[in-house]
Amino acid sequence: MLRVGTGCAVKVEGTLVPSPAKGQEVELRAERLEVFGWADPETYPLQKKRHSFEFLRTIAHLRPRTNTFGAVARVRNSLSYAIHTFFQDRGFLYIHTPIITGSDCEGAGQMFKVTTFDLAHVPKKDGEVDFSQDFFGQAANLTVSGQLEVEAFALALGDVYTFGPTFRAEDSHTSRHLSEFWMVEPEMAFCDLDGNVELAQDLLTFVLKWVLERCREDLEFFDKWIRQGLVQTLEDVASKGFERISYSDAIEILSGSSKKFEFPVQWGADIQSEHERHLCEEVFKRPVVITDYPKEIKPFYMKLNPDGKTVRAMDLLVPRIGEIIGGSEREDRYDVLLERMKESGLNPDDYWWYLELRKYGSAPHAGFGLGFERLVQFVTGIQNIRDVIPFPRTPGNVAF
RNA sequence: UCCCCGGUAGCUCAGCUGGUAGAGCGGGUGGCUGUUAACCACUAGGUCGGCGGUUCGAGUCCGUCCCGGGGAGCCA
Repeated sequence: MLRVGTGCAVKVEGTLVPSPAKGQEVELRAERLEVFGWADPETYPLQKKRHSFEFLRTIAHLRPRTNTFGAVARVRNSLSYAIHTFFQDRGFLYIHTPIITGSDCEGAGQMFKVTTFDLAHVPKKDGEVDFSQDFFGQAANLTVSGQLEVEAFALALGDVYTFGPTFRAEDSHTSRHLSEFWMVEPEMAFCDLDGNVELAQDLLTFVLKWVLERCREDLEFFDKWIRQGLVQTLEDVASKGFERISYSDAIEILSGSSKKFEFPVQWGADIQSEHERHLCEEVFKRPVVITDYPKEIKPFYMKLNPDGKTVRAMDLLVPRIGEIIGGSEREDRYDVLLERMKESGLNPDDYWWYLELRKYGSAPHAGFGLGFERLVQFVTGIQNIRDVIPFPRTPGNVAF
């Protein structure tokens, strides 16, 4: 009758008394026990032992009951609170940018289509899909970034940020990519690249100190079971600051390195994952900010430097994860932006409103995007990004 | 999409050069116990990812597909 096992929901009343047992200070001397919900031990999948993360992903509705996922949820919550606190304390306005967007080529990867068409009978005109008959009267997608929209508010209100879900339909299978993830995107008017880099460092430092103080127990749990030395690493990053170098300097350092790379290092080519890790984990042994990349490997909206070859871009790399922040000072000159769009093969008509932000009362401004799940990964030491979001969406996986 | 590794009991895995499967944990039963992811005994669980092929015979070899993991690209 009283086979209360793992997974049961119970109500216990009794007296809290000092415990003679090891590893606990108090225990409850039960006087009354009520079972709200039984859990058949023969079929209940969670056991009082360690399960693999792969297995737990197949029972995503039950995994928050494990101590690891409970700790992740608490740290994730705390980081979210810390981010809002950081911006609110500095007078940034939280802007809710749209989830559904009409621009279909923001240059940040493949997009998910949004439609109410009966997929078995899609209206066509001259062989092409006729989106004028669709719900919005034009093609629509899930957003890949709130940046373009949040720029409009920065140029009206000063310092703003958005923090919401974003979507990428890339067929990527790695431990640091999701099809649906959350992104923090501040945007500041009258700010240049230096101010942008400074904000990124301040933000990261602030949230690390915040969780080190408020989630101490959970972080120590991760340090013990997930990644040894985690707390020390976080404390170092929060106190010792970051390294900042230009893309050109990075190429020079990498060229002079004795290490053999799979991909060649040369000015103009993108810095590969292996190069990023080398700089972060071996050369500097701390987070690195790389700035001023060649314009060819960066999006059209980044401000062109006077040299005409590089743009005012910044990437913030952290050990183990790689790129956690990507941002730039934006191109605020109408003519230059128009030219860069054409160079990139984009149709300026699709961005008419974005161009108008430069046509009327343009101002220098800058911002960046912080991948929230990558931050949670970095803070918790959890290996796979699928384990730091409640219900991960990846190619071939939308169960739950 | 490309490269590498894997898919054997509910979970975590073992199974040498081909001869129709094992352990620990979990479950059940009994015992023991101020227990802590306890201990002892007994016991029930498997179309060895799917399909096709080679062979007298395949978990083991070959082909193919599906799924998972690691890495790359893309990025956050």
